Amino acid sequence: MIEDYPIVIENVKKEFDLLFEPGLVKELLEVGHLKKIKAGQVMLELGQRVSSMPIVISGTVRIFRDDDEGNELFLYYLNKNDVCAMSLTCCIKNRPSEVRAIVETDSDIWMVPLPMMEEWITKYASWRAYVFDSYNHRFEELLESINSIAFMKMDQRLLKYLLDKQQNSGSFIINETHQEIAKALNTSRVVVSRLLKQLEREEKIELHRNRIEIL
DNA sequence: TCATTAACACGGG
DNA sequence: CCCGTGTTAATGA
Repeated sequence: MIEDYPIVIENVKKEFDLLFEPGLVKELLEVGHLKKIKAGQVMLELGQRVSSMPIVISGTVRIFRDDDEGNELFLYYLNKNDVCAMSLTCCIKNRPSEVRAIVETDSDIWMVPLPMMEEWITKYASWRAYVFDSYNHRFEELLESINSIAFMKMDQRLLKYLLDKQQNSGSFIINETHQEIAKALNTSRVVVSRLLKQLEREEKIELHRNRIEIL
């Protein structure tokens, strides 16, 4: 359907070969399918039920926690080979999602239908390890996120937010408005503008309209 | 002390 | 003009 589809599938296979045993790779490729998601699209909505678990092949996904009053809080990134831990939970328990997943850069996602999951847990050691590692990794990310909320001042949180973004995108240019950053950190724009200005004075960043450059 | 809210001016696209 | 940005003043935790 898409011209570069076979090439992408070939890449998917290569990645999976590094992670999983051959039998599982075969099954993964057979039952799953590729989903291309554009930057800015929602991959998983709050309250949504999931029938497939998404494995990130390429691109970056951001996970947010929301409350019912329109507040949100950025939690962590998903990158290549990561799977959304929330989706795993949702699949196994058949419960609605507690988080929102937004695709940050154009991404290839491998969608795996849920009935296979539990079967693979007993069938394939590599799958078991992958799922456990994923939970483990997410747990650590969450602890780090809690750390930053509970113990760090807003100026440190902001700087960490910018550096995390730089690390995950590989780019020193951040295209985000102060308002968007404020929302992700669950604070006000005034504070973000003031602290960014401070960082600029410290020559850690350069400010432009709709753009922040990390030095 | 530091965050939030409201308000306002500036200026680039 | 619209919107993002920078700042201030008042209020609150």
